[in-house]
Amino acid sequence: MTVLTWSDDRVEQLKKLWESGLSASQIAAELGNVTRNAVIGKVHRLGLSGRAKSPASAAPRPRKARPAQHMMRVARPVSRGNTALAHAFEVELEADPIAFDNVVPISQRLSLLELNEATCHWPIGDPASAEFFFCGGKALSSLPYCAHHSRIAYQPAGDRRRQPPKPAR
DNA sequence: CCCTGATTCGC
DNA sequence: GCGAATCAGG
Repeated sequence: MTVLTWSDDRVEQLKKLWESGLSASQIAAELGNVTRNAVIGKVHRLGLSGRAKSPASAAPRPRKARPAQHMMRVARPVSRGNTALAHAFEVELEADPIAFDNVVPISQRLSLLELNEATCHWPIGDPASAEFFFCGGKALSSLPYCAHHSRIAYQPAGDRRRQPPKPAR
């Protein structure tokens, strides 16, 4: 049942994952049966190429000059990732507890028992602390995290990296 | 060298 | 329309 075309289903998933910030190769692995090139190609055809793109990619090509492409930089929080686990390995930075996670609205914060499939499971803070809570944001379908934390959670795709067949041409 | 996205172009 | 090949940058 190999699908040769992009079903609405897969396109939808593609959009969701792409907009959540996953890399093309990650999305490709997620969807299966497609290469990252296919994903990128589709993304462009859909016209949702630019998000917080890396300025690097916008480069002058010798083949066909491309007009201006505005580079945008997105400010990154100094602290990223699972701060809960971070505490286990490094001394707390009391001077700088300000991370993106602290921006999670209090009204949205959830305890363990309040989590469900529709809420973001991203742990925030020290699990041993009373301050500990889960993000609780709106989880992406089929993912345990909100768009922001999916981006972080899926960051390392160290394995499952496909090697494109490169004989000769 | 690993990765990233962007673009081109034959199919 | 599709995506491999290629490119260019981090």
